[in-house]
Amino acid sequence: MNQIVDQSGAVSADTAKGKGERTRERILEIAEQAVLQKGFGATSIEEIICEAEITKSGFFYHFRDKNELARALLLRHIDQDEIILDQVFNRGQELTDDPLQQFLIGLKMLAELVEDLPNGHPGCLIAVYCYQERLFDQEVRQLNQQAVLGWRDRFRTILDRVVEQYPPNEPVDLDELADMVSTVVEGGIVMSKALGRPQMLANQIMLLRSFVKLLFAKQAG
Amino acid sequence: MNQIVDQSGAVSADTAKGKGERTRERILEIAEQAVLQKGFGATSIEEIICEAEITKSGFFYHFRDKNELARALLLRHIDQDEIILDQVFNRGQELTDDPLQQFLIGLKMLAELVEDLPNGHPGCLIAVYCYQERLFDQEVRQLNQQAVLGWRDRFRTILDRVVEQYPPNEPVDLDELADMVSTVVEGGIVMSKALGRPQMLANQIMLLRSFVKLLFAKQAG
DNA sequence: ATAAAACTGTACCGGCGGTAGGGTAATGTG
DNA sequence: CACATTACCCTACCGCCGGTACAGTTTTAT
Repeated sequence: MNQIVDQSGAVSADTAKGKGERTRERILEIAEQAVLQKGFGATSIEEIICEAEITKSGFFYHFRDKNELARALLLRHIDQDEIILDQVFNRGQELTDDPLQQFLIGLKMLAELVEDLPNGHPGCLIAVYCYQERLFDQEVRQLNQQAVLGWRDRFRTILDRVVEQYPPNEPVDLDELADMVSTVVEGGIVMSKALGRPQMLANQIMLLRSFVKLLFAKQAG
Repeated sequence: MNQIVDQSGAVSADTAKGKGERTRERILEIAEQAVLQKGFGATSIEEIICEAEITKSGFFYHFRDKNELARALLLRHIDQDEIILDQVFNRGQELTDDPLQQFLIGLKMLAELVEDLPNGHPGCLIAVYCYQERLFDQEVRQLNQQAVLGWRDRFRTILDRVVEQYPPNEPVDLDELADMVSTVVEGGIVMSKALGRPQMLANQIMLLRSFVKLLFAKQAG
């Protein structure tokens, strides 16, 4: 859930900013790519500054240490996710007034979005950070938590509207169901990466969609 | 999906083995704990040998390099998973002949099993390795892939028996559905870790169970 | 023009993965 | 018990990496 508006959105927005800000953004851009591919610990500052064409001193001018880089990366990641999810789940509202249909459309668009990524989904920083807990300070871990809770709120709001019109066919906790979107996305990314099959993530999201449909659809007959 | 039979199963089984084998096992045990907590890159050989009370030379006597440690860890992880899943999904067969009920029981037992872990699920090596691709050689990555495909086979076999008696209420690819168990487990672990709420993994597995129920249960009326 | 911002360059530190090689204690086996 | 093999220990070293220190220089905004 990120890395999608990079070329278009980010770069054009940079032009107005100062030089320092632009360099900082370039470092974050390069670092994010590397971290998602190889993990945070395996990403050396050396390689980042090499690709960014700055010196070590230049790097530490922008970030006190690697932990601050982690924090900045996560903040950026969260912002980008927000933008993308807003786009995806708001367009459903333009097409229909039915809240269930809106959610189903949103899930389908999410699946299509991740399917179109040429080299598969780059991965999720939240997952990376979860598996490297001890490397980060509490502030980073709290940010991580906040990001997950943000997703829950988003989907909980949608689901609240759904249940108003569609009584669920099985008793279900709406927070847990909202969390399942995150679960399937995170798990789907892991599966896609493990098998080297980018398509898997999209498939798993579509399966979740089937679940939502079965759960809320009015019984036939 | 591991670390559950450690104290009981592994240690008692060691007694018959030679001294070298026992030391090797101890190293793997310590390493696995550390890797799941902090990631592979963040786990230093130094700290492993310190806790195992051996020297650096002793470590490299057992493992040529860190990559071989990774491979051994993964093999162990896969074996332990196999044992646990066999236990969980075979006990269902003792209770009923209905294949759907067996699967539902298995999922519930899986949920209970991960719920009982005192400090939450320790994490999954497969996920750790996915996010540190470049650190490992192809053999490790292939092992990882094999592990995921093993899970698929396992659950696909179960699902094949289910569809014989229960036509699904939505068109669904059985391989993808089988993969969803892995997806929910991997994603659930990430979520549990992110929020620091071990219970989440169990909840998400139970939600998957609801999905399976809705998908195959005969329509009421 | 000038001050602040944005760097560069050099030198250094300790930790870590890994190598080299020689020495030694423990262990299973005939 | 002898003995070879296994299972280590000890010391010294290498290069990479994160990080520090600090002085000097360019670039930028005003």
